[in-house]
Amino acid sequence: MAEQVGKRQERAAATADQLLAAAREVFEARGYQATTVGGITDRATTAHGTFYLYFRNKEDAFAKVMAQVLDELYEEAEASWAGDLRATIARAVRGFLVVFRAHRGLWRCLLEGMHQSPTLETIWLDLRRPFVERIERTLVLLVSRGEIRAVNTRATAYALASMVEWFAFTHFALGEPSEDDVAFDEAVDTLTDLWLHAVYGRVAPM
Amino acid sequence: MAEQVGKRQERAAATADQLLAAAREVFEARGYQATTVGGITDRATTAHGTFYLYFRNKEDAFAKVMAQVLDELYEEAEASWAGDLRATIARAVRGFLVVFRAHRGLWRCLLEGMHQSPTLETIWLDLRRPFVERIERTLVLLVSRGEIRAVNTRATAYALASMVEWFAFTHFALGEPSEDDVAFDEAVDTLTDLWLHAVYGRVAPM
Amino acid sequence: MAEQVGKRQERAAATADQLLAAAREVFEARGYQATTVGGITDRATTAHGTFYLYFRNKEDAFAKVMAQVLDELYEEAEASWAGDLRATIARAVRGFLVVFRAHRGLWRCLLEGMHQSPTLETIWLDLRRPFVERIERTLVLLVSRGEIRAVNTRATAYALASMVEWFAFTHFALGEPSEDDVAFDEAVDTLTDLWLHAVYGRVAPM
Amino acid sequence: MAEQVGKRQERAAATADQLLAAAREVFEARGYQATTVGGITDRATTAHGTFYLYFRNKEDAFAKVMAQVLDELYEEAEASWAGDLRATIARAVRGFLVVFRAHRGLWRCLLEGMHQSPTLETIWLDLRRPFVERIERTLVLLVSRGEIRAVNTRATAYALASMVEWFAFTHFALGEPSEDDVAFDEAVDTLTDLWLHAVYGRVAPM
DNA sequence: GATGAATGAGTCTTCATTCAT
DNA sequence: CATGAATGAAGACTCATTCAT
Repeated sequence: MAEQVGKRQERAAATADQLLAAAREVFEARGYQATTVGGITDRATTAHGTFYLYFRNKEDAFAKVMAQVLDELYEEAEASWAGDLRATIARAVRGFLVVFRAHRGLWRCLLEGMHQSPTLETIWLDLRRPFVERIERTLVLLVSRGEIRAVNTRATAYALASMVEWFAFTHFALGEPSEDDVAFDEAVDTLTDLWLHAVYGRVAPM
Repeated sequence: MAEQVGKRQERAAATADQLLAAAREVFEARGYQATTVGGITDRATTAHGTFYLYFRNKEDAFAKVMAQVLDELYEEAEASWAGDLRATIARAVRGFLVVFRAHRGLWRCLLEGMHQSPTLETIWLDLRRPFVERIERTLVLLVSRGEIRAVNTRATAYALASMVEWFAFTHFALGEPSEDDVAFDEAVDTLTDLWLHAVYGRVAPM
Repeated sequence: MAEQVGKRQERAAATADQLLAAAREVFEARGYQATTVGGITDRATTAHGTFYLYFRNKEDAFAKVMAQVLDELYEEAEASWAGDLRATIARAVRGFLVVFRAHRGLWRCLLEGMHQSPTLETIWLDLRRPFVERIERTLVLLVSRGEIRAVNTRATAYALASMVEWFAFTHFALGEPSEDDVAFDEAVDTLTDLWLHAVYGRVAPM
Repeated sequence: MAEQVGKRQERAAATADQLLAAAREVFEARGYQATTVGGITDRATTAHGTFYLYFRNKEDAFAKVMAQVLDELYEEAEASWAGDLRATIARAVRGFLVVFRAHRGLWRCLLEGMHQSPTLETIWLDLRRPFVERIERTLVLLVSRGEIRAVNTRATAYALASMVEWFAFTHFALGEPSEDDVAFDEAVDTLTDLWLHAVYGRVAPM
């Protein structure tokens, strides 16, 4: 009996994995709106109804897919902020671009889904907030130490995050500028450079 | 005869205006996907079929709504780039934010629609490209004159445009950061400041 | 004043002609169901509403188009039935095929419209009936003279008419058999031959 | 488990039957164009969407209805072609008329649908071609044996098929000639007689 | 736990017809 | 006479969700 339950749970877990993987693939390939429950269950080779044993609805499925990706992202973000200034920023920028590039379909999907569902909007905002807050904390520290000029740390943090994020989106998801025009390393360098100068640069009084 | 035609044309123009205005309002309020032709004609108090007298379909209606807004934006963008450097950038940034804030619903709608229709994606890309190209031309000039360090002008132009654009979107359309936290002038100042330093700043060798 | 009325009438007649010609072309090219009032007025370069000054509706327009064609057909059919037997039949068959081939689009249209509107069904039945009746009268005469065997003249007349008519339809409108496989003269010869033997042939008792 | 599946499959099969029967009835009664999906599901007392579980669209539903009828027809056509000549032809003619009379609504529907959808045109052409080809093969044989005069076998086969087919259509579907004027057996006899003489008849030289 | 048949709400689009000008 | 803007009815098709087995 206990064995049976064990087997059942195993089977259930396997089904869950299949569905989650299928959902990820379909969302990635087709986008949020174009993804249908039927499409996911077809790919997972389960019955249509089985979907609802593991997800409340499409939104929920996507949220669970994104949770997976987030783990990867947070890991990447753990990268030390120690060491040379430029190198630190470059590492962070590169990390983000690498993850974004790897999952461009899903990011695009998230951006798309955000418009369709308040829940996904919240998910997205909650996902990026830690990154922005980390930037802000760093800025506060730098200002307090007098290492950089006084800036509106909140607005600055959001602006810098926006720069990297939206550049990544248009570049990788929309091909503007094309990857032919701007190589990956150039993108990292430019964003790093802009970030560095934006924060640390000194402008001669005019 | 001419009078008669005049009256009819007047009425037709009025209907067209009603529909366009209604479309604008509904798109603004509900977003792209949630907007239905029925919703628009209800608001315009015309028959359902009348919609198709003036638009080919929903996509076409949205494109025509955006064309209106674009005119405003281009006008705004005509603002002179002459004069003090910081003031020039500030003027451009402020102009963009003013228009964006005034039409946040529509911008959001455009960003949403972009995912649903290749046509709208093209519209959006075509809309922003002139701005990015203008930035790039300016950068090329500045570099050639030796006024700023050598940068990848293409990537830089896209990155700076992204910064302003996406900050505006999250700020005005999603309320992150909230308008309470960051006042309009602070936003303008911060974006201007970052832009200025990112481009003109000198970083002490580390 | 009288002059004005005259001019008006002239103009009206011209419009009527334009519309009728346009209707004929559009029906011929697109078929009954696919023809729209808008399509006809577009081709006639008149206003949409003008159509209803000259026709009650689509059905009526088609009926008027067919009336034109009928005149041609009846003229053709006037061809003398005098002279050599085989030549007479051949002349009739050829006449029919010539007219059908020249207006295959309209015939097809008629056959199609017949299913959509009882009026057109009646038109079509009324159009063919005189031909069938003529055949029948001839058969009655031949039987009474003992020139042919006793046949059910009514059924025979309809059967022979059907043979020619439906052969023409599938051949010219549907391409079965193709015009490559069966040349025009072969079609005439075969139908004539079958008609001749069907009526005049003697079968050895079996 | 097998039992459960069995029950579900049974129910599904029942639904399929209901829908197919309903489709047949509605097509038969209203014709192709006038038949709506809603009309079919109403008659089958299923939800609108259920229709699309079993058919791709209206065209597909009609094709499936016709497939049923075809089976009957082919069975009928299996009737032996052996034995007395006249009897053989009579059997074939009678078989065709019996099936046609039984499904006059559907045949009419097919003829109508043929004009609306290339697929249905193909279905119809494919359906009749075997019959025509069979006739042609027979004719080729008879000619080669010298039992009948040399004829264009292709054209003759199509002409004879047309005669029976179109007579049946106008007679049973349009009532011209009416069934009062021409009794069923008379129709069979006349068509048989015409066929026989058309092929085997000898005409005295004139 | 898994299945998959059934549901039915929701939208776009076409077009014949009318009527004020 | 001619115009053409406006009407609104009608129908096909999709898909998220439920529930009996």
